[in-house]
Amino acid sequence: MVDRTMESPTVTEGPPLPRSFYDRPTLQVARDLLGCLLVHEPPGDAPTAGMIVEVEAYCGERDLAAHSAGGRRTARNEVMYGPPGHAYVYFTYGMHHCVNVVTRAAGVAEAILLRAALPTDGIARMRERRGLDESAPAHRLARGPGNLCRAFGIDRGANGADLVESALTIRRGRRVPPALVRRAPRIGIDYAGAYVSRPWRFLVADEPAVSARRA
DNA sequence: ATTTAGATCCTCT
DNA sequence: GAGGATCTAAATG
Repeated sequence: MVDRTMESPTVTEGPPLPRSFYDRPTLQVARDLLGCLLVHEPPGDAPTAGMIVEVEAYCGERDLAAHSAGGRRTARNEVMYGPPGHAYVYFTYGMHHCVNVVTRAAGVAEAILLRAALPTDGIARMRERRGLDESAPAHRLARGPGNLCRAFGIDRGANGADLVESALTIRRGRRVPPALVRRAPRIGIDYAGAYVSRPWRFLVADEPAVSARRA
């Protein structure tokens, strides 16, 4: 019997998702990421893990909200153009890191932003990184893309990391039934014209770890 | 409940 | 030089 009350790591919940998982239509991958387990095991640091509960799909060069919009290929978004199953990490607003999962074959610049997770392991370490005390509930620690990165200790050092085989992986977690999946427009992309209202944000209904604007 | 301002720096024009 | 796939606290209705 596993004792979860002491935050014992459950990082061994199955192997990382195979690369083929990421080499599928991006909206399908986005939906399927809900319920999966994000695991970070930095060398010499405590492992952390949590269940993904909110994501946003960014669908390639046609998507005016994506960093790859219009085919702008730069040093920053280079990883988006690479093979599937890698992490695209960028820094924004002078403060926050955001982590994405790259989908589709090399040359196709699509990715999924991880917006929120419900921490399951390493919760004490996440509180430390967030600068919060014991009173902070787990569901607040990785709510919002910037907070998620901070709680998990993800920064640009993880840019390009192979999610199939590195310190940063995604594993099979809990199956989220279709009735609990909500779709909504993406956050903070007012500049994206016709793409502003695309329902490419996926989240788990009634999940307190989901960021501010619920569906 | 909703709005506002401020922190703060990398990236691209 | 401008603006951004953000977050929080504080002010306001």
